[in-house]
Amino acid sequence: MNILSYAILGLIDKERITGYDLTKRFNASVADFWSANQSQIYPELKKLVQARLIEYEVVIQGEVLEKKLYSITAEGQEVLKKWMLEEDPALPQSKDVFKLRIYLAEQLTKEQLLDKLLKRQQQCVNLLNRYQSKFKDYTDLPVPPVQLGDYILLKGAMAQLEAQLGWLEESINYIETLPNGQTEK
Amino acid sequence: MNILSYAILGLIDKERITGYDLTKRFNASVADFWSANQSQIYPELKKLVQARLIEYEVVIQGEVLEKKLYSITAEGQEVLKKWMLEEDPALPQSKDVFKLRIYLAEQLTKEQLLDKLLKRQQQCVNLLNRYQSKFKDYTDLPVPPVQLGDYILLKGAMAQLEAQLGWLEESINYIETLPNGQTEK
DNA sequence: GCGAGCATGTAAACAGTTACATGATTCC
DNA sequence: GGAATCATGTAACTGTTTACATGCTCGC
Repeated sequence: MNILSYAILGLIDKERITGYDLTKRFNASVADFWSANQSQIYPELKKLVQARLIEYEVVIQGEVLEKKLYSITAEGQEVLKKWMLEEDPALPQSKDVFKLRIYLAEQLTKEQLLDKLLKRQQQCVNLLNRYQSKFKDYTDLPVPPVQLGDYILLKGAMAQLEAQLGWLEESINYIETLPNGQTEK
Repeated sequence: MNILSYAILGLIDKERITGYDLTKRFNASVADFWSANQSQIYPELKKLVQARLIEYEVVIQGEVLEKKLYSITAEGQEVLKKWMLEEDPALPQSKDVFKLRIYLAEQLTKEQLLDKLLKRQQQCVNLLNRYQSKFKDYTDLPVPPVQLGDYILLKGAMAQLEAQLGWLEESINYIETLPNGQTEK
């Protein structure tokens, strides 16, 4: 059982769902901390059915299109609850090409470096806007249990982006004070 | 050419280095935004030599131990500079088991959830302390070009951790106000 | 009727992790 | 002499991405 299979188990426990919607879910709400492609999800669902941790009901969409609505089994719920109580691993390290390039800043001129930072700033602003508009949907507090995690994590993602924006602002200011040629080797 | 090979190229350009030290470097200074195992680095070095982007000199350590000191070639420098100017990809998504479990918060009792958050808080404090002591080494500003990226990224990593700590604090307070049973499904 | 999106899957290639394997050096 | 660390590499496995492959449905 890899982590992905527990993620799938947890999402199916939230609601009965098809493989297709599960994939979309991974690339929407869960995207900030987990992701998976279709080509990973379908084989994983198959394995979980074989392990009797989930089961499915075939539902007819329209005239003939068969879709599989998955739900968690009692055994699946047990396995999930047990996994939830395991110790969390160390803080994850993300791989970030932008940061890698900043680390190699001496390869760039002052202008090229500033350009990179400004573009990242724009990316952060765009994502923060999306998160903020999603946040507006949480009007009635306290949020119900099934949405609690989503709500807390959304706040976390926004806090992270705001911090990154503050850092970018500060770094841009710092680099602008450097004389030309003081970034290159 | 995968990203790892550019990372290696950039690090070798900073200083002549052995595969062994390169590995350590990946798991120390670069760890916040890139990582690699020995078993990935050695084959990659071989490929880069074959592509004539790096070359090595055999140095004798002690009596007989041969170590390879790698340095970048002119062609390697060109390839690296070109890559540095490519467009950065979208904001990266890290995979974070802790956050995944928080998303599935309805599986946990209030106490279990708070316990998770408190443990993460401790992890953040520990890492922040390490970063802060590393930060103290930068006494004479402005930093020289080869250290500029390192310096800026260190500040970024600290800002991210501080933001995460703020979020954890806030989340713990929020959850504590919820009545028992208001986290579980 | 057509195009976007719904729906399920497989194959091949690539990236990354864990484990194995060997031997020298340095410091105590 | 022994232990930690320096130093280089390979093998097997797992995880992830990209591309392929097929067909239906819904709204215009």
